[in-house]
Amino acid sequence: MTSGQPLPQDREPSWTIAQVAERTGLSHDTLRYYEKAGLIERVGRTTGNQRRYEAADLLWLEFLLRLRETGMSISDMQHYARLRAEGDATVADRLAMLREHRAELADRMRALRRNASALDDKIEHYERLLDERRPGTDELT
Amino acid sequence: MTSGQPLPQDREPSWTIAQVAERTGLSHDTLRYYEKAGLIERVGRTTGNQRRYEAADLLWLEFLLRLRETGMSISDMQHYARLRAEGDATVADRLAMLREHRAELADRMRALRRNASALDDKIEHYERLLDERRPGTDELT
DNA sequence: GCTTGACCTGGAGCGCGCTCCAGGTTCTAC
DNA sequence: GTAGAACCTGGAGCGCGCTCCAGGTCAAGC
Repeated sequence: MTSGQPLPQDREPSWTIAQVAERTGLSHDTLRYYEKAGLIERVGRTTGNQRRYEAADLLWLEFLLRLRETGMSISDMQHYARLRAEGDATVADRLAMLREHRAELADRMRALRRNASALDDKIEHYERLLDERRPGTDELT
Repeated sequence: MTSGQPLPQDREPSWTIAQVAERTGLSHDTLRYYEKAGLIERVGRTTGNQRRYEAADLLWLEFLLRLRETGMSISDMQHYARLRAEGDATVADRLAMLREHRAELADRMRALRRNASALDDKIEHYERLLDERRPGTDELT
C-alpha cells in the first residue's frame, strides 16, 4: 500500500516563481499581480505557501502573453480567464472573443503597414537630402 | 501703398483648435498638451490669443501621429521635435532616429505576425471543437 | 541549529499619456 | 450691446499596467 497515492517523486514537474519569471520574461511582481488580478487561477503551493507552477500554468501564461503582445487589455484578459474558468460551456464565447481580437489585430497590422511605408518614404527623402548636400564625397574618389 | 504688405485676406488659411481636433481625431486637450510638451512649436494666435493652426502645423501633426501610431513614446517625439527645431544641421540625427524606429517597428510587426498565426491556430482548434460537439445539426437538414 | 537568500502578503507608489476642472477671456450671431 | 459658445491657462486627477516596500515566513547549505 505504499504506491496507491502519488508519491512526491511521482509528481509532475513544477517551477518556482523565479524560474517562471526567467522563462517568461515577466517579473516576480507581475506574476503575482496576474494571479491577484485573476488572470491566472491560484497557482499550487508548497506546504510552506510558496508557489509551484506546473506545465499547464506555463502554457496558459504563454497564451496570455500572446494576447498581451497583440494588444489585449488586462480587463479583457480577465474576462477571457473568467470564461475559461467556467469550463467547456463557454467555448463559443471565448471563440467569439478571439475572433474579434484577431480582427482588431488585422486592422492594426494594416495601419502599421501603411504607416511603415510612409516612414520609408520619409527616410528615403532624408537620405536623398543628405546625399545632395555632400556631393563632393563621390567626386573625389 | 496699400498692397505692399500682405493684407488680411491674403493670409494663408488657418484652422481653429476645434477644426484641427475634428480633423486629426485628437482632443482639444491633447492638442494643447502636445504644444505644452514641446511636440508642436507654439502655434500662431489671433490678437485675442486663440490658436490658429496653419497648413505646416497640420503636416507636422500628421507626421507626429504616424510616429505615435507606430509606437514612438512622447519623450522620443520630444527629442525628434527638438532636433527639428534646430534646423537642417540635425537632418542626419533625425534620419538615424527614424531608421532605428523603423527597425523596431519591423521587429514588432514580425512578432505580431507570429502571434497572429498562433491565434489563428487556436481559433481553428476551437472551431473544430465546437463542430464536433454539435454533430447533429448537419445530419438533420 | 544558523545563516542567507528566496519567497510571502497587503497596500502604496509610479510613469505614461492623456483628461478634467476652475475661473477667466474672446468670438460670433443677433 | 448681449448672450452663449468657444477658447484660454495652470494645475490637479485618472486609468493602466505594473513596481516597490515593509515586515514578515520558508528553504537550502553548511
